[in-house]
Amino acid sequence: MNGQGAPPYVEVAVPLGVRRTFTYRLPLAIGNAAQVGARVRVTFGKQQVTGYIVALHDELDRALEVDAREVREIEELIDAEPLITPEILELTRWISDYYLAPWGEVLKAALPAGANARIERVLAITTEGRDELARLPERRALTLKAQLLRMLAEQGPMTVRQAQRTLGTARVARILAELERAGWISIKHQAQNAAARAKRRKFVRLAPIEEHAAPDAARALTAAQTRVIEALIAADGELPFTELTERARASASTIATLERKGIVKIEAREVRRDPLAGVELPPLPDIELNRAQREALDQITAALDQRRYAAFLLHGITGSGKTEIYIRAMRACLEHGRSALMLVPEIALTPVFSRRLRAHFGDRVAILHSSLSAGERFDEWMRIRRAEARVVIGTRSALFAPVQDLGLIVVDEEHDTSYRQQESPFYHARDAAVMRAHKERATIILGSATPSLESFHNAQTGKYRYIHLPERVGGRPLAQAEVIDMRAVFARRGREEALSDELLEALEETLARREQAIILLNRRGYANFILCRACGERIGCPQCDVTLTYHKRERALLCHYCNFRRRPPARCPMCQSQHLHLVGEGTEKIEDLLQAHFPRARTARLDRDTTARRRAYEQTIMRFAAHEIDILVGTQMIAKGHDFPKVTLVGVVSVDAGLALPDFRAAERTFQLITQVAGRAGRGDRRGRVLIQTYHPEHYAIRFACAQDYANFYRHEIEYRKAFGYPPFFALASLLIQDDDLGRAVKRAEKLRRALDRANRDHNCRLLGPAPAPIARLRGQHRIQILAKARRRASLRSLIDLALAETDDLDRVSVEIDPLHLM
DNA sequence: AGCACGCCGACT
DNA sequence: GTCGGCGTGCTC
Repeated sequence: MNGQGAPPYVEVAVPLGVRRTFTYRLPLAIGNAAQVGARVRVTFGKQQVTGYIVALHDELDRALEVDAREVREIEELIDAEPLITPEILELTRWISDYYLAPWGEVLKAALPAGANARIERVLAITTEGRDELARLPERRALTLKAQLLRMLAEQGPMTVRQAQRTLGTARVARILAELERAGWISIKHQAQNAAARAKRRKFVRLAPIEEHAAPDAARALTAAQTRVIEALIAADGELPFTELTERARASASTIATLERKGIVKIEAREVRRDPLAGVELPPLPDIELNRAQREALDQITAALDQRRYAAFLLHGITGSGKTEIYIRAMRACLEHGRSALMLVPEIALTPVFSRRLRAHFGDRVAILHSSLSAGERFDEWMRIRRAEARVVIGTRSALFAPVQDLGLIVVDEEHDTSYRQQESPFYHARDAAVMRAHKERATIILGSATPSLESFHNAQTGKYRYIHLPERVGGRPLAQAEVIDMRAVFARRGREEALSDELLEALEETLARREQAIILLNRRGYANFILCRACGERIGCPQCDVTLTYHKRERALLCHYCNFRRRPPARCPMCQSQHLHLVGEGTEKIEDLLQAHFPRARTARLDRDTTARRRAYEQTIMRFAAHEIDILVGTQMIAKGHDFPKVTLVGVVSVDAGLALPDFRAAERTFQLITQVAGRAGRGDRRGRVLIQTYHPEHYAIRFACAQDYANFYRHEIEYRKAFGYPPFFALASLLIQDDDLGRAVKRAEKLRRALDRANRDHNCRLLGPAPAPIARLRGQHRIQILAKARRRASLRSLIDLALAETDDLDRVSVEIDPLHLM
């Protein structure tokens, strides 16, 4: 221990593919300022990285297995106040352990993008450098080295990045080492918090009258200047700079002139970037809860009162009023003086809900999601960190919001797949949220109209408390679903058509009644692929094992995996034949077909192609809600959320493609999709119709989805999975090897497989499938999947741990353990 | 992730 | 004879 009593050693997690922490020594200059949860800059190997202090040590004890000589010093303490709270530190430690992810990477993912410090090299000229500069003859002053030295001498120290901006990237890189070796410049590493600054904004206000410079100032005003002053007076004397220029139709120089005259003052002030600024808040209806809702809420608030961990699965059909329960539970949580966190799959889909939260909780709401700018996100994050915001709504990564005194977590649409992070660090936000609630003695509500099988299973086994809301608010009837057997349609017509007579007739009726319809087809583009009738060639992606989808409006063939794009050929690339045939249909074609059938109806399309533009999704939804659109065609994104009272017809064009996917959850996904979209119909007074076109009317996922019969679907799905040995009776791990070289991919897979076999001797796990073989090529990467299952998750995890320790290939293998057996 | 160390093929 | 391929192992 040193004199101040500060532990001289710190344990640091680095955000790299290493699954251990490392011990560093605190230099005297930092002394006892270092705290757990602070970021540090350390030399790791040869590189400079941002690490995170995860523990302090008084001495190097033997358990650390480090030689004092090997311990390096911390280079820089980035935070005087730790950014990472003890709760988040503990949560990330658990995630790192549970999902076999490097702790440092999890910590990095837990901080808002703007707060992850970049390490920059800072250049400064030395005394020798100045001497050299003075010695340089004038005619040589234009060499690159001289330019850099002069710049540093005149402008002071700057980052390599800044120097490169002026002098060129490659050119600067070439001379740096040489200048340093000559001793003319110094290069120091420094952590830069660039993006994480508070936003400053310029405001203009009228100066008090006695400060006006000249008594005749008013006479000298130009027309533009007068407009500026009038605008300011109208706004009670103050406006943001940019808003003033707009309102007064004045330029910045006009305002500058007024400032010189002393008539206005310009000042920069810190402002909060508010993602909800300027939105209209909806009036708050005073909704009376029905009996089922009241009972559900009572159970939840009772758990909140106890301040102990409690988990609920809230299984409420669409329209049963789950949202109202969330809001009341949050309110109850706030009344206890605690904070609430709500996770949603995709915040763009909940603009209405975000506003409602704001209307309820005002400034105490913070919003976190990926399309916020780094600055906005950082501001919201800091408001949470400082406990100014006590209600947080956000997508997957909001799980890590540094919420103080967490009392309630709500995971809406808990079955949604976007809670699963698909890249390192791999984790499932819903399950990690359950763990967070557990650790922080909070109540958690998992809500869905179509619970995931694993959550329902957990509710059945008593791990979660089950609350069922089987009825719609106000006793409105559920839509009645009808299956249309497309084989019969084909037999009748003798040719293939995307839209059945039944669906066309139903559309006709709906339009005649001036009501609205939703048509779902979970495939974008115009045609599935292009087939050569002469030689059978299907035009595929050069990078992936899939066919290219034809997009008519863009006149392009697109790969939906890697976004590869090419122009549709006039002739077959293989045999030069002109007999190219468009096979299958996507949303684009359905839209065309509908326009042809119903030329007077107003149709619109909603899929990833039409919503690439920011806010396009919201605009279309608003137009549909205002009945400016009669028929809305779209992919699964139209199946979520939103009340459209005038929608009385939902058509599902083809659900069969989803059933054929090589995914053991294919039936579950199809069931969920149909159920979700069926919930869109008949929310008003009229009972809605749902027409489902399929070539497999006997499939249980379709049958039970039409009957809105979750319990029976669940039983069948369990049987099915049992037969294949899939969850929920087993924990399933998927190890994905990806490599751009096929031979290498196979080699690595074989090696990993051998390691698993060896490690498995006493683990009671079963490796599924034959010897490793490539399953697909996507984005140029050959993929090989190894599946392992076990009765207990823990044994599966330790097996993988052992195998990976043996191959040390973890950073190049993605591990996904089916998140079933939690805790 | 980077980077060094080390052991086998095609070249000045 | 050497340059360079990437397999393997390590980073406090």
